Amino acid sequence: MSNRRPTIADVARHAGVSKGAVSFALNGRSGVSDETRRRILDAAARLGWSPSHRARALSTSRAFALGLVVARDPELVGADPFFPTFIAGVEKVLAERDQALVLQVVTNPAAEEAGYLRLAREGRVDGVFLVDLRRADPRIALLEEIGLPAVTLNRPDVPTRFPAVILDDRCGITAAVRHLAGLGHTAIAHVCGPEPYLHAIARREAFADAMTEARLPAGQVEQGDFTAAGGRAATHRLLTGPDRPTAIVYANDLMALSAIAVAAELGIRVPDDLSITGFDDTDLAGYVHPALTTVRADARGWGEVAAQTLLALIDGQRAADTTLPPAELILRRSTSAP
Amino acid sequence: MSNRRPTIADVARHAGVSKGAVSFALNGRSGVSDETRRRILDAAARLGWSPSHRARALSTSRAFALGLVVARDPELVGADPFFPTFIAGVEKVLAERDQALVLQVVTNPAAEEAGYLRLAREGRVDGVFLVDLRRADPRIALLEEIGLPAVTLNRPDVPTRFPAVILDDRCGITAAVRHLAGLGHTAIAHVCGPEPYLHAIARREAFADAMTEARLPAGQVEQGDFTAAGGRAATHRLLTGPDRPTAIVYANDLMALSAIAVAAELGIRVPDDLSITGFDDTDLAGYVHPALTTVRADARGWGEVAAQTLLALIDGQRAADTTLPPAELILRRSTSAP
DNA sequence: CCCCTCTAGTAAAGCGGTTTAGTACAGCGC
DNA sequence: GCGCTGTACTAAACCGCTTTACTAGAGGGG
Repeated sequence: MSNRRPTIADVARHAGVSKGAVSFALNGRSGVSDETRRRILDAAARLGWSPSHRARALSTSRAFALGLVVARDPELVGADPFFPTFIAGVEKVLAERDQALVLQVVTNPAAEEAGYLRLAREGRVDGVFLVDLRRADPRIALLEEIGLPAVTLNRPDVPTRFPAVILDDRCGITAAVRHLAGLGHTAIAHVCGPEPYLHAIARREAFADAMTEARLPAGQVEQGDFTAAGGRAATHRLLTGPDRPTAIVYANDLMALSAIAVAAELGIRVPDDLSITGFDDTDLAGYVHPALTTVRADARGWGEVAAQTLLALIDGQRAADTTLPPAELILRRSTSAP
Repeated sequence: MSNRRPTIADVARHAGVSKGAVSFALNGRSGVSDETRRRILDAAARLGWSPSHRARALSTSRAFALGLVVARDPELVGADPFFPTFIAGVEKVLAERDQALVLQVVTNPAAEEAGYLRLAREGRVDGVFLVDLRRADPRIALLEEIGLPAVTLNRPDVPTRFPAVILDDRCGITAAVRHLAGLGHTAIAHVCGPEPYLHAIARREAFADAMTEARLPAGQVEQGDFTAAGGRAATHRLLTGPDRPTAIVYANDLMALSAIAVAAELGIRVPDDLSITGFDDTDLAGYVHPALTTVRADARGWGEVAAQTLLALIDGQRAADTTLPPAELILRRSTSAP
């Protein structure tokens, strides 16, 4: 009388059928009568059997898992609200399909490709999420070469057969600029994210385009890095430079939040002397003084759709690009007329 | 000429040995001569072979993966800096041992136990991290019953055989109270975390003990929930109540940060009229105005040691409790003499 | 020279599923 | 009665490793 887990053979014996029949019954395939199927499922339930994921994985050459590798600087890894929320959305889909998420967090960018290679080589996952796309992202070619299915968050700048799940960032920035221009601002600056990231570039371009559209002179653009320290430095340059803007559009909340402090130290009042907008709508954004006008994107929904798309792709369906509702501007108190 | 992945049989054929010999050579076991071992490893390298994780998992009944299930309210899931950082530490250890991390994020607390059960039933992981311990945490019994190895972050309040990785929170709070008392504060309040969490309780007790130790009257304690909204509400109650404290010790940064805004709205200056301390040392903490005095714990190191401990436990070593350097107070500008 | 032990290696049996090839039988048309 | 088709099911191969049981041969002791 051992208490090892029951196997398919135990179920077969109890139901008086072969292992194959149990497998068929379990997977809802034809070749077993309704009566027999019921008997088999009964026996399985009675024994508390559920198929061994490991055995299944070996015999079907599938991992039943999806991968996500996140590359982040150590100081930024905890500050970014996107990932946990995105992952929560992914999980919602995976849980009900008995799939798992294997996560890799690398703080060293060099380790990123190694991460994907490891996931692929070990056959840990059936597909991966490609986030934080960069200019001419080498991961696209890498994944196509090793034949690992992927979905991208937004469209890469290189041709690819991977489906994209698109959530338009740009129009959040556009809305912010329009909002500021509508308030009467003309000297509007932008603190962008680091160069290689496509979302940083997209936001910067959206800023430039919106300025043009509003018939305003091209605003100053300062380089940030999505960290509070970087946001502080960029803001300081803008506020102490020759042409002090009356409004600044930030590429994320963390930088915008740190700007409020810089302004306070310089005796510049927000929003009276300086309007500020963020991006992300972090939990804190609505609870600082003044509450931050910011752009909100549905990270959770993004995760859900990305997971569905990736699973469909792995199932062999020709997955098409999906477009989600665009990011929207949340008006709060950090913006006002100049 | 197929281009399927090479298997152990291919390597064996090329090296002119049996599959068993390859397995022995790979795993560094005795029974192969140095000469043969070299020949085998050569052949493996030439073929670009690495053992199939799936096959290994099935034949050894191991998953070569560790699990983490994070239960968080939707609004808090992105705001907590602890997890990503902790996970980065875990990964550092796992990567070099070819182990994976499977993550589950559940926003519904009821789904938490189901999460562990699923990981266990499907044999997805060999062990799990037990974080956010609660009073009389039911997960301990659950995991002991299903026989899934675990390590706990700090010690639970119920007896258990699972090793704990201990990082003393309390002394960070103690240091904060001492610091404030040393500055001359006597009316010090605490905004604690939600009831069931052991770390919230520990911080609250540390606060109470430190107040006693400083020979101060027991300070007011307001219930928070670790969110900005909760912090705001608690702070508002304290600052508009009958005995307005001159200093408030918060159980996390997010609540402390939102307090700065509440104070500003009420015309209370920080730190002149009100001193504030946080907990976590989030990226933003040093970049708000005034910069936040807070408590820093090494989440990354915690992750590393927790992973090492869990792997040792799974390997059958009797893993002992480990104690890490305690949390330390980081002095900034949000505290001053009353 | 014989027996014993030790080393280096092989063959084959798992691990627990899926899947393919094959079989037994019923039903049907003629 | 015979061949044909379709259904329900079984036996066995297979996925790619690990591990056990066994063997051949070398070396050593007496």
